[in-house]
Amino acid sequence: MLEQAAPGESQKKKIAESSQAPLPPLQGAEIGNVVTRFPPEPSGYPHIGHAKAAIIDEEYAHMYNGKFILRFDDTNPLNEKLEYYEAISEGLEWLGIRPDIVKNSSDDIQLLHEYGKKLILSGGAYVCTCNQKTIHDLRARGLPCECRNDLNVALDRLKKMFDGSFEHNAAVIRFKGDMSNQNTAMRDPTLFRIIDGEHPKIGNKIRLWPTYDFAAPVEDSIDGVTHAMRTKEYELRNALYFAILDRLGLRKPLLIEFSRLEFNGVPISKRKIKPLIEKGIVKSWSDPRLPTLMGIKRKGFLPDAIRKFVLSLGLTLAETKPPVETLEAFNRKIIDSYCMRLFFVKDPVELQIQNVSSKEIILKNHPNNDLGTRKVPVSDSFYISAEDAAKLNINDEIRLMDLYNIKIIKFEPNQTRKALIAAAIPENIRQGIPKIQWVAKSDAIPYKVMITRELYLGEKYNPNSLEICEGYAESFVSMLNIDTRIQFVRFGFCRIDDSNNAIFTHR
RNA sequence: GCUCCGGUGGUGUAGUCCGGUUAAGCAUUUCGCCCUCUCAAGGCGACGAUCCCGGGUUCAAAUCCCGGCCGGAGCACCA
Repeated sequence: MLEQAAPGESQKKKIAESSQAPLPPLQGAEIGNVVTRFPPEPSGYPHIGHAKAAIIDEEYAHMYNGKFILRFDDTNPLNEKLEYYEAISEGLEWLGIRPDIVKNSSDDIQLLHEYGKKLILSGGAYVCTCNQKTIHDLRARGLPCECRNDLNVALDRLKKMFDGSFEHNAAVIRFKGDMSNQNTAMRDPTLFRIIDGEHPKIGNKIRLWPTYDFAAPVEDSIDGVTHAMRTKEYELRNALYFAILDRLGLRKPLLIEFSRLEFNGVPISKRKIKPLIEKGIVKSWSDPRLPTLMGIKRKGFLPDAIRKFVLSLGLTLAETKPPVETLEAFNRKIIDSYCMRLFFVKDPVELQIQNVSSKEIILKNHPNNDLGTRKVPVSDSFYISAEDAAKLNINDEIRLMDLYNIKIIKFEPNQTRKALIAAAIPENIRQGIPKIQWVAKSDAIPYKVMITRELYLGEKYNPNSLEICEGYAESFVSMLNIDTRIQFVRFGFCRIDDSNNAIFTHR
């Protein structure tokens, strides 16, 4: 007894040490025997909410040396599309999540049918031909309908369910639950319905499709899932989940719920995003303002930051909207060490230096780490940002970073700051002097940085959710590959979107 | 309306099951200092929570019990 307990304890310690993941231990989990699953419906593009679920599922499987299954819950041919299967797979791959098994619920459609039949045959379910409204009303009132009572009727209709005699939506298979149960999920929920539609994987041969309520528990059970995690809006269906497995005599996984992940001002539902895309307000599903994986990626976030962030949220039932700043902090710490520091000036203002000649200087790409250097040709003409120029007065001394100090002599035209004339000061860098970034006129390329903010302010679309900053960047920037992450000094971290555009990630 | 689930500093969480040994740990945010040719990162520090409220049990409650308030979810032939 003691000897058996000991290795378990040491294994637990190992887990605690090896994993930075602060996830709590899983109830009843044994090393090597944990199976988790991520069951998205391929009916849309994956978003941060999917990421949370998938990361937790995978993390636990990994933590216990178990298996992680990606199962497309494609039981409604009206919703599923091939491109979504792929988008989800790609999204997970980007997140660095590699499933041990990939499957579709629709792969098991025959088996699901068998279990459905079995349930009716054993009196655990029946075929209901009432119309939707009647079903709804009776459920609301907690009353049974005629269909539920006669097994012979059910058997007769069962045949018709399969031989195609019923029209689309003409009949459903219902669980024989408890019509007066407090938990409305138990009031004879629909388990199968007839849908005429082309399924992307199955075609139109199959018309009888299980609902989530039926497919999820059966699939989890036969897939060997030990710990089934889902978001907390399913909590009331737990009883149903277990009741179905009970009646079918199938093994029961452990169910664990956690809260959904959402951000303030960032709509996550298709319902809210689609109209924005249709109206052209948001260009595509990869718009950096969206919480889609494509959008988040485009904005410049790293999968690793997302993982750390998700794990920092923990498994809680409390509904909260964590601030995006936390995600940004994780991201910033990761990318800081390898982002080149480059110059970009927003709203450029010309700067003429009087007493200097042209030369080529060498700039370091990172202050602390060796990321190489670059050569920049400079003459006596520069651009600095209007924001910096606005703060300057005659006789002020500032430093052009990595170059030299200057003293402002006059504004051109007089008293406006449209252009500045300054003199270089033969003095070395000193502490306390303001330092600003610059772009040499001879090396400047027109450049734009897209800044995104939350799409919604309260319930209203935020018209300022997208700002384009125009200015000049040093020409070096144009040689960077798309997807490169950089820091524009004193501006913020950005991701190169194309040769003369970047997207602001965060400061 | 009915049922279920939540409620810890500005924010996200740990601790709550097995009540005391931390009257509350971590992260983030904000501010200050150090470092620094960035408004980044790093280092140090500070501010900040009567643990939703009111009762009760107990020598002792964030932790147990009761009531209330607030928030969310479910009540689909969607998942």
